[in-house]
Amino acid sequence: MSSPNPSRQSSPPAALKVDQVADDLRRVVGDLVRTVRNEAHTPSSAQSETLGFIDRNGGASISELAVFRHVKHQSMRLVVDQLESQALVSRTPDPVDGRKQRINLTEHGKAALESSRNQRSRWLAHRIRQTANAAEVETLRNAIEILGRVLAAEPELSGV
Amino acid sequence: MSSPNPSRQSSPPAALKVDQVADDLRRVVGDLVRTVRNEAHTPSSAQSETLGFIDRNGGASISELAVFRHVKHQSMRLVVDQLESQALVSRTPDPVDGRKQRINLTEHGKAALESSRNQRSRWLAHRIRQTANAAEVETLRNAIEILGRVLAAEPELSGV
DNA sequence: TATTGTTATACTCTATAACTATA
DNA sequence: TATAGTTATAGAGTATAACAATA
Repeated sequence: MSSPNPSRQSSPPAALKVDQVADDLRRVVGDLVRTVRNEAHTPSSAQSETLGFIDRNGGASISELAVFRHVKHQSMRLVVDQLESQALVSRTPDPVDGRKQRINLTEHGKAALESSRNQRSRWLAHRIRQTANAAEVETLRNAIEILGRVLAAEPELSGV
Repeated sequence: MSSPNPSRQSSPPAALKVDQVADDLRRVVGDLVRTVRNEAHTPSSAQSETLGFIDRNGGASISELAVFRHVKHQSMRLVVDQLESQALVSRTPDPVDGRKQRINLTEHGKAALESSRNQRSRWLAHRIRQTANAAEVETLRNAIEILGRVLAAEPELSGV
């Protein structure tokens, strides 16, 4: 693992340690994302991420989905168009607000999303089994819980 | 990395636990990537990732960079063209092989890369300080080491 | 007037295909 | 023939700008 910018850590004031952890975390997470994407062979496209959003926020409108993913509603519309053309999502007119259309997963869309999720998780689980023992798995579990809290500090809806 | 390499599951219930950890890990990492990208305001584009590759593999050719990032050499060429037009990288003819051109970071490119890295890490460090205590930071540190080994099982060059 | 959604246009990143130059 | 690099073209994903319909 190359570290072109090794930060010194002689004495352990917690401040420097956190900087180092943040830097290492960013790097290892980047490695993980790219490795899983490449090896599990499921490119994390806008479409699959959007499927995840719709799964969690059923009945959301295009504008709402755009806010969730931090893209413009014009961009989100094109993605939803493509998902709809693949019969992965459906548009339903809002009975109350004539401007809105509610987006939902079709059965086909639910199956596709679950399949994509399982494929990536299975690959990662296999890798973890190969190289980590029970205690290390437990450490990962704790770290996941901590990271969840760190990220939850500001409310952000999660995707796939 | 540093630790020895103990492995192999012994207790049967651990199997299910690993599946759960893999699934949770994939999800929390997805959250982390999107949150850092959105909040730290530094979109992880092909250009910045490629800058990271070139930094670690100075003097690599376009074809080699393409292999590292798992893209076609035609695509990599366009990215390198853009980096060159911004004076972030330089092309130098290979003295031995007349077909090759060696790509290197310019001083400007090194500065830009470092700035981008620091911006994301600083944001993440701030977040960790807000929500995690010293023991939890230590857990994150251990998890990073474990993840590094899990990912190193198959040699993949790392990006930004 | 403000919001929702659409259409038009452009830029980035990626791919495939066909080409040139060098080994 | 095989490899390194370039050029041409296309699709996905994003943005901005201008527009119509509804609230």
